[in-house]
Amino acid sequence: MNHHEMDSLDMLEPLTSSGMTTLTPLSDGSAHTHLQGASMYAPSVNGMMSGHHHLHHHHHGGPLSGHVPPTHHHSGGHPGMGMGLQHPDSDTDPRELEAFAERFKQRRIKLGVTQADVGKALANLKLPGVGALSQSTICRFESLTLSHNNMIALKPILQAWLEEAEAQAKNKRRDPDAPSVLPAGEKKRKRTSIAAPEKRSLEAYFAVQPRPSGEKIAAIAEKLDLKKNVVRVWFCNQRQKQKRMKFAAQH
DNA sequence: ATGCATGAGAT
DNA sequence: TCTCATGCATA
Repeated sequence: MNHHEMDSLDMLEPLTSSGMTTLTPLSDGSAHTHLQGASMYAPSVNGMMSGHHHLHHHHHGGPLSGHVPPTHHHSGGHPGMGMGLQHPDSDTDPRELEAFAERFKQRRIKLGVTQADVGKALANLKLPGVGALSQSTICRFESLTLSHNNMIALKPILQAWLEEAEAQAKNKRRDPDAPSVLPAGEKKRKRTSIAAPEKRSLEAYFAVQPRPSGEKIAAIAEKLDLKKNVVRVWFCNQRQKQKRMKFAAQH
């Protein structure tokens, strides 16, 4: 019907081949709605990084990064599966993940804990290689908007937290929590806002070429009057989106 | 809840 | 330069 937004493509498109101790989940019925506001969060020290953080906010630090659990092979799904170790279909099964995510959210809410709280509390679990996570990640886990592998990696951790939290809730423990020193005062990161028209053009380009070359990205950037890096990142994020559980054709 | 961004590790 | 896990900032 209309595709004039791609006119420029003709030019640049040769189509190359190419703890909860500090965060006691509700203690007497006083539900906290949120607790953000601060500008600091727990350091992501996981004991496997360079072991240094400047004065700034260095996040990430893939504790659970990068590897696919060695457990998976789809052959039809046998219920018996008496391998002795690994049982694996149940942990990587999208359905199991989906079911867990839903149960998790429901119980989390029942406990009166926010997504942000869960993220911070994870550090208190002191599981090896597990630090705090952001509200974003918890939210994405619950809504299955993470990659399949990411879901699998996070599941056991969140499951551990949930069990611990419910156990403590049962005990009605109260602890003199520790003070939280909030350094504060850091330069804020700015978020570029791509306008709707530009966004549509990008989507049009993406449809024909999800992975444009560096030069093509530069050309697109100039046409849309956006920084090259902004365009590059946009494509990267777009590709990641395609891989998320919700959209991936896995269920 | 989601858009744009960062950075370590893989290619 | 990309992928992937993750998060600040914002709608």
